[in-house]
Amino acid sequence: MARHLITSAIPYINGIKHLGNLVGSQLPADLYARFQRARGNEVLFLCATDEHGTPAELAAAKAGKPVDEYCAEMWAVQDEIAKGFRMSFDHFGRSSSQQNRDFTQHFAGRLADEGLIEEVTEQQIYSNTDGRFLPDRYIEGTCPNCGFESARGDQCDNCTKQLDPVDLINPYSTISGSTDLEMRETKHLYLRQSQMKDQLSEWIESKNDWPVLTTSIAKKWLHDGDGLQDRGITRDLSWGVPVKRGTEDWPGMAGKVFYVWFDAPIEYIACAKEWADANGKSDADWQRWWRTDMGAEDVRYTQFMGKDNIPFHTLSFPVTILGSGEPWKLVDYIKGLNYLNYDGGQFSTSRGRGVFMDQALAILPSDYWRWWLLSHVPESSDSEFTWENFQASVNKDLADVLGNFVSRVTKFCRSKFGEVVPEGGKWGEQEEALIAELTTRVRAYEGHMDAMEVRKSASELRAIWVAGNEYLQTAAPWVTFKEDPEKAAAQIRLALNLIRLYAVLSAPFIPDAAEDLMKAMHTEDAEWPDDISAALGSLAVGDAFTVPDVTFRKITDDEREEWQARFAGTRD
RNA sequence: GGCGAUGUAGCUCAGUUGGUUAGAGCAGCGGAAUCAUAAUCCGCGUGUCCGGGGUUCAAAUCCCUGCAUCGCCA
Repeated sequence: MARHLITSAIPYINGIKHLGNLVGSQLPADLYARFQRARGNEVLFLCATDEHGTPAELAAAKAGKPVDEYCAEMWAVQDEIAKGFRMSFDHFGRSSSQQNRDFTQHFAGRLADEGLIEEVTEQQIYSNTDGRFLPDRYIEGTCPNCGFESARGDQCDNCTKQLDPVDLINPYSTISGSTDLEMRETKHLYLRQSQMKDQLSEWIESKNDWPVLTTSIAKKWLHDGDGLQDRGITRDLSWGVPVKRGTEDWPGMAGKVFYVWFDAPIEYIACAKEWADANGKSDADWQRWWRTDMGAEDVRYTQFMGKDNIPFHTLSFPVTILGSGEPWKLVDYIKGLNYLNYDGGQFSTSRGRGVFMDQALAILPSDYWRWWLLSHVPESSDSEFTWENFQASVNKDLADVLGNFVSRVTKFCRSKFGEVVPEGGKWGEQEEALIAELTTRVRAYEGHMDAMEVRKSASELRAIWVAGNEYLQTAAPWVTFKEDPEKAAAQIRLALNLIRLYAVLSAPFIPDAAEDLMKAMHTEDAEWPDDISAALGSLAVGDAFTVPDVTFRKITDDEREEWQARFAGTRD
């Protein structure tokens, strides 16, 4: 039995995510986790919220709440939505957990011991009114180059010239609008990533089977310009993991916290401990997933993430892991995903453009979204959501091909034989041909799922559904019933078993519908069909079933038009 | 501005290390069937593979260049 550690990039705590965020990480990770479990493999699937940093502080202030309280509430909201989309996390953690604090401080201490941390004293802009240092993007002023009045601290959006915040004329804080700014000296820790450039490069070069997207982004950061840069890992903030060297205070760093990108990936490890702690398990239970000296040497670790997160996962986090000099599990495969666009543009939170996770669940069940999103996942390039395409796919694939198959089989059986698996007759050439085709297709499906070729998996699964309709069409039990009822009985017995088979195979994509079908067939046999012929004998003569309600309904043109208008975005 | 992609049938996309008449699903057209959610099944594609050069016996696939779209960065 293989062991799979699977993590999805952790969403930022601030606000509800849109469908692009969902399909870019959590959803394909969930598909993979469900598939591996269904094959009988051992899986630990983790996700969490990324809670630290300035945006969370500002959002909390805006909501008039203490930041920890705000985060706790938003975590609950995100947890609820993830459940709504049937994310099968073994644990949905929080980067603000005590466990993550401990690990983050531990890693910083180890990295310092290994000579990979440098203390740097630098000048930064401090806002007296806001009582905080301002990140570049929170400073605006007049561009010294072109005179544009809303140039950002890092770049002028008008003339595109790169700027340094100190060069801005009449700079002000975008948080408060205050112009009471001054330069202050402050000390920060830098992670000396450049020291490990060669080691990282060799590691990335060895990953021939990773998506090109993943390796090309990593290589760009490794070799672009002066090569991999050292990065600051601390900030002058209050909301974050306090800077410590292991369990000791860090001289000169009192009152500072680690920068989010440093502590967020460490949450993957901390989350495993949170999982163990929350479920009455021992340290050994999580360590066997993460420590190669404590049982994790046979674990296959797969990470899922959108392309914006690739640099941190291919470079920065590996520096933390490798640089610690301790036997932590390093990622084996990084499934990097592109972006999903919305109807010819980007999803936009500020403009209310596109469908957000809570809105999606309010208008249709999660399976409809899961199917469309997964079968159109942006694997090789950015992909596009349009309502026409969504309506067509849902109606054709789910309602017509799969849903109608279930409907025609169960209703025909009920009218001719009753709601019970009929007896008599036996399989002939048509049935053997179907089994041969299904065997080939199911093996291909498994291959694609193992390789995380999500679109190809969806396409193969659909072909498996279609095979059932093709069989019915040629077998034509409505004709054979008139001449040879026993033959029709054998045909329908097979078709009823196909429904159970489809439920098992489809569960990673559409878990709710799969469960409904299993219940309708009065079975709990969810064993993966290693032998198709045997699997089609699961429901035996005399077993009762219930004709299910409509498995998937169709989306009407009126609904499509209404949603199209509702989510187009109005504000600008 | 720098960098990275992407550009294949009306639409959404496949096309592995360059190699037989460039593929799938949807839409469209024609037919079969009538068990079923007006569902299903079968048949039908002469597409400047973005343009222009080049390498090669052979390029959608490699190189150069132009254009377009998108994204990222400081």
